[in-house]
Amino acid sequence: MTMSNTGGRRRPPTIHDVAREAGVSRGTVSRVLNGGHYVSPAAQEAVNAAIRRTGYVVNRHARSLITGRSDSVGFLLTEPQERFFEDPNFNVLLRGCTQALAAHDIPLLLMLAGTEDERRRITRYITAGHVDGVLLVSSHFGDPVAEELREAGVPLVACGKPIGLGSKVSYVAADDRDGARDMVRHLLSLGRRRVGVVTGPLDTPGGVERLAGYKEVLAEAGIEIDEQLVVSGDYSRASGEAGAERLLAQAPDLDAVFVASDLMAQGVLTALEHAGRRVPQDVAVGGFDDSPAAVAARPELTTIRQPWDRISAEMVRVLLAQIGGEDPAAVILPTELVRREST
Amino acid sequence: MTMSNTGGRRRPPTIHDVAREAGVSRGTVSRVLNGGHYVSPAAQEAVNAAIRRTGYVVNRHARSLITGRSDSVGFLLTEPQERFFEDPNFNVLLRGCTQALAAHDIPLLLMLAGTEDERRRITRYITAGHVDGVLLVSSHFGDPVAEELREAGVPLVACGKPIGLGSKVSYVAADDRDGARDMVRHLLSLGRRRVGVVTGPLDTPGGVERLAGYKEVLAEAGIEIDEQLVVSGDYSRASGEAGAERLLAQAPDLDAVFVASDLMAQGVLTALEHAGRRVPQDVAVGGFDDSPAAVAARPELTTIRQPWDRISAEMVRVLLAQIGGEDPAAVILPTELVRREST
DNA sequence: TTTGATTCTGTGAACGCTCCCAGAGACTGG
DNA sequence: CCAGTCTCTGGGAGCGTTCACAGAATCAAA
Repeated sequence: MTMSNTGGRRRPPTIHDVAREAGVSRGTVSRVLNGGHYVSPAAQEAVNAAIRRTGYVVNRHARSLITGRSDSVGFLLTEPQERFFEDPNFNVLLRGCTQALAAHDIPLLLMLAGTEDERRRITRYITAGHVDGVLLVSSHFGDPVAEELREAGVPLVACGKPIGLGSKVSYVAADDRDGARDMVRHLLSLGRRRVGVVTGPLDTPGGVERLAGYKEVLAEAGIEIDEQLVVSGDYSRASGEAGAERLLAQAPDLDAVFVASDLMAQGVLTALEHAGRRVPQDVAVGGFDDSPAAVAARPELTTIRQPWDRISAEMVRVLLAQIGGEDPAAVILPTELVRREST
Repeated sequence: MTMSNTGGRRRPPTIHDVAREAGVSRGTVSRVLNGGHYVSPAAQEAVNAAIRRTGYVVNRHARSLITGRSDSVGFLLTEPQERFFEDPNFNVLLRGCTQALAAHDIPLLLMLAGTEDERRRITRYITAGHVDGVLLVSSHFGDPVAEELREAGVPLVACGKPIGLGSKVSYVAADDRDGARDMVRHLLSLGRRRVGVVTGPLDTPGGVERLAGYKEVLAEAGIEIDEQLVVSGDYSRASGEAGAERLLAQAPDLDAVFVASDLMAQGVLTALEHAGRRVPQDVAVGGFDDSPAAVAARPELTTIRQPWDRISAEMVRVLLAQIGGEDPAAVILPTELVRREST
């Protein structure tokens, strides 16, 4: 049982208290706190004991004031807010990043920049140096916040390849194109030939790359691309439903759909159900993400798993490296086909 | 276009720079920054202009060092992690709190205390004063973190009535009991008489209160409580499915189920489908939460809407008040029945 | 022993801000 | 016209750290 704040809120112990308790100077305590170089074993031990006895915790504000670092990072979301809490992937990512940072004792600041006002406020906050770096979740073309941060020289790691920015910005992404290829190959292997696609927004890498994978595989299989079989959504459930309705109208003979997100795939299932098509007998449906939505769907979705746990871990690793002075880096991680009931 | 950090990362302007630029003293600038009391209009204007010209942003570390406040609050999750990203309610809550805090220019630190190690680390962090207060999302009985924080005198607002803690802790909650009453009355109004219930964990207020509402209404309607019609889940989808299977086995004649969460209700729908029962014709199903899961379900769920936007706003309001020195407070907010396809 | 490096320790300066106090000036009321 | 009160301003002190530097101790090599 360590001594603690019994009763009225007392002033917490400072580095002075520890130094006095250990019979050494502030400097020595500080050295112990920061790696223990140039400290004798005896002093080391005395200081550690004193820290335990006093219940000392470093005051990060004082430290930050002089080091200029804040020892915290921001998790910045510049998407419109609805997307955030509708898309299960964000949660997994957020959780993964929080945990990976916690291992380094670095708190995560959640930042939502939905409106123009918020954008300005947050940009100010970040460029003022209140976080050491930013994990960016936004892949839309020409994001003004991302651009500003990059210009200000703030360490930055994006989730997914940021289209608009120069090549000088780090990112971690799943191999979208390869995942799409796997899925379309899978659909073809089931004997389907009229394979439709509901893409993501074409100003996002996920939108572009997954469509590219789709086209590549069809081309390789000697199937001509029918533009009637290609529609775009915005990753939302509703847009998936609308997209499928358009597909059914333009190409009633379709026998499979590759959907660029599980959430949109849910919408596709709804539309198919309304149209009286059975899944997978009449139309096979393939999703993307392997989010909780995939298991929630009826029938459960065959989908492409994005390795979110690894993505978040890599984002944190790359960001910390960059904060430590390393150069930006891009990391591409492999995906995996998960077969369920919808194909 | 304000002046900014063009080119190499320059030292950001300090309050001294602003003072010099405005031709006043640090003290005056500081007063302007903190509400502008006892400052002449002329000085006020000069300082504001200087701030704009220099692009000055207050250094929060320096401020915190002297005020002892950190001007940040923690959003603490002590549930096992899976629940976090499976339950859509958390997202809405997290988003609402972040935005409500942003309006006060207060950053939110996301904290996950899943393991024992994390719990200890986070408790230290918080009690060391690195956040001014904590928004707590955990309603399980006897949460050790919550108890420690309460003892340490950290301002605290829980989401949902915390069962284990004394009455001295603030909380904001939807009126669980009343919501449950509405739903069960609704089911009875449809002519159903064999109404089952899948409760939440009985060490959570949501579990206890919603069951209580169910029992009250049945009693008022003169219907005897049949314990065969009562099973418990843990708010997860899987537990809903298992619960419904048990209900079907114990009381095959049931014609309605009140489920204490939408996610569990999804599981119930799955089980009913497997058992060949039609919803709502054979069995009416009522959920709770009005989460995205309610609209995702097939058929779409009739449910009880929890006013999450108001809950998060109230949590922030009460927490800030408490940080400002006010006494703890409890806030109960009304719910609303949302009728969809499942009843 | 002397020299020079190497390891270890203590101490004054910052870091950028708010708090406090003293004092100047502008009013009021007697 | 002076005392009393209010508004407004400037500047010293200090918050709890790290950093730079100087000095002490230790040891090996000359």
